[in-house]
Amino acid sequence: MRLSNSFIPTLKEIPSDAYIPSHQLMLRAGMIRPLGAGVYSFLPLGYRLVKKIIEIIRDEMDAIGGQEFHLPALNPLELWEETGRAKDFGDVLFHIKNRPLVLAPTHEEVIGYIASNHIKSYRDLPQIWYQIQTKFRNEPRPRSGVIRGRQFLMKDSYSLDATWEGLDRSYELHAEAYKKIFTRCGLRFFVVGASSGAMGGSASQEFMIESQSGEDTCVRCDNCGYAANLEVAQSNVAKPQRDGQSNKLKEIYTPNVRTIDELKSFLNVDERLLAKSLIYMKDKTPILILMMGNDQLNESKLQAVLGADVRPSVPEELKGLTGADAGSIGPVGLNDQLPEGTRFKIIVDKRLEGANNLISGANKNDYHITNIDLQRDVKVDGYYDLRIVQAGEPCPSCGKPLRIVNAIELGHIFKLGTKYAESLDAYFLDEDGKEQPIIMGSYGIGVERIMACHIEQSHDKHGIIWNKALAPFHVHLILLNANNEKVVSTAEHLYEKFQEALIDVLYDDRDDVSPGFKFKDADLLGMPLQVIVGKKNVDSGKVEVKERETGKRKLVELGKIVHYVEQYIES
RNA sequence: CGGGGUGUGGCGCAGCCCGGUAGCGCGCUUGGUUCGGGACCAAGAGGUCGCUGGUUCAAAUCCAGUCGCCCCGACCA
Repeated sequence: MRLSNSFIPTLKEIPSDAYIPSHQLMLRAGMIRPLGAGVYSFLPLGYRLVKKIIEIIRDEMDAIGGQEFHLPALNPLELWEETGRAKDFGDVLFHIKNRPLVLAPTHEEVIGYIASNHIKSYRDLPQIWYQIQTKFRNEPRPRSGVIRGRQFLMKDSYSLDATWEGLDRSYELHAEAYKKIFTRCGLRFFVVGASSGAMGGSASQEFMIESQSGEDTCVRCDNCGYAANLEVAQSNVAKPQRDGQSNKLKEIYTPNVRTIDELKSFLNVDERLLAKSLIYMKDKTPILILMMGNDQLNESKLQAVLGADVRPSVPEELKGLTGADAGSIGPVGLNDQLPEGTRFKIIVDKRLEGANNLISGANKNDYHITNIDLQRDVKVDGYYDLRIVQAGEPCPSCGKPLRIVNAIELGHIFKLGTKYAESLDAYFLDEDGKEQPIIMGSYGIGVERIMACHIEQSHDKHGIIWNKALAPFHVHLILLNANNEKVVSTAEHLYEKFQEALIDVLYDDRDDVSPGFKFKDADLLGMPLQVIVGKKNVDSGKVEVKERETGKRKLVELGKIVHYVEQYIES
């Protein structure tokens, strides 16, 4: 492609709205332009890249037996009401104003609808159906360029299986395909166990890259490779020892002590003796949660235990429920305030399991109770892992210190189970002639995130550094002296030769910009190789080759340059 | 949705506090000179200062409202 009549509007200056490197560079390299918040136009260079990424994804999806669909973005609202997700998505779902239609944010519903009409026998299964299409989500706050947009490209696939073992197989196939896809795209990624969230289902893993700009938080162990989303991450943090004997309960006067830190310094005791109380509500049932010391409650873990509809209590509720304000609440004598027949559910973080001689609130402002034995004094409804892992805590599998990092989610795989089949009436007859719901899995990849993440991981102060698989062009051919006939004819000749050799070449044949300008543009656009044709070397029958990644330059004889580039691409 | 910022030619910004003919750099057009790291000279084109209303003889500037965009948070299947 000739740069002289291409539309690749590069920018010298950084657009003021862009903060993260990938966003800045995608704008500067003329790949995208914003149209509204979270909505981007892909310009020719950017779209070329999109197509390359899609090609890689398609290749690997086809390799595991995936069949590509093209599905409507316009979905009947009714279909989304059947699965209950019109409500679950809430404001994130775009609604069409003048028809009862929604813009699909994902396609389980449509897939389930098609399956319910056509998959009638176990003989029709398994199936892997996928699509690479635009999805719409009314994100409350789009950000980071294309990383979180309101309209974005997603590869979504859906597995349909007759058995749970089949689902495991489909899930594994996707996990392997995803590793191949991200590896081919040259990304340094890691896989984490994740919460399946409101999507439902049993297992789920996320494919992440570490990045300061990431919206997810993950725990990683550099020693053994343990990695988990903070939502589900665990650590091998020490538990307090149970004392030999439990002392007698005693009320102590703690004026104006509200926080664990204040209590700790007021009493001058080890934080591990303190049990922090948190009050949550599920419907009308109050729930007391005990955490050790200043351990932070992980609400994702709490939701996994109690369901998604738990909420923190508001300060006004506390006094009526417990008789005290926040900071003075505890498990002993807790139900005294409540009317007959209602009582608190008490759940305790595992770290406190079996603990005794603990100090917690007395349900009376300015008082705490000491020597609490959870076994003796409290009717505990259950012990669960509820705490947020902190950086530096020991890895649960090898004991080395954990790191906590920000990460960008590139892909997510779910074992969905039968939820959608049941609500959409997608049943088949098994070998015994018995009706069974189709067992589904769902597997997504953010296409734009691949490009953004690659740039995040591969750029320098001059611009983007593409790897060979993603580079929109293999070679950036630079004509330096457009006024010199011999240089021009050499460059033109090379341009033809590259094309004949089916090498993707971007040819900077502009006659109205200076050499420096062309070099800057070439570094910004970041093709793996630059072939520089200038009069300095043409006279001796040579051209200069610069590798973008290393900046290494080399003189290559004219006659050998096509072969040289071919070899470079294949290596 | 809460907090903060911002809106002035295609891009990046100054001017606003203290009201009085709208400015700079880059880019763009024409001509000329240049040609290995974002060239130079000359002459040009291009702006209802986001929008609406108010105050004033006079508003980019002061006041009120409103919209867009960005950042932090909440949220994030």
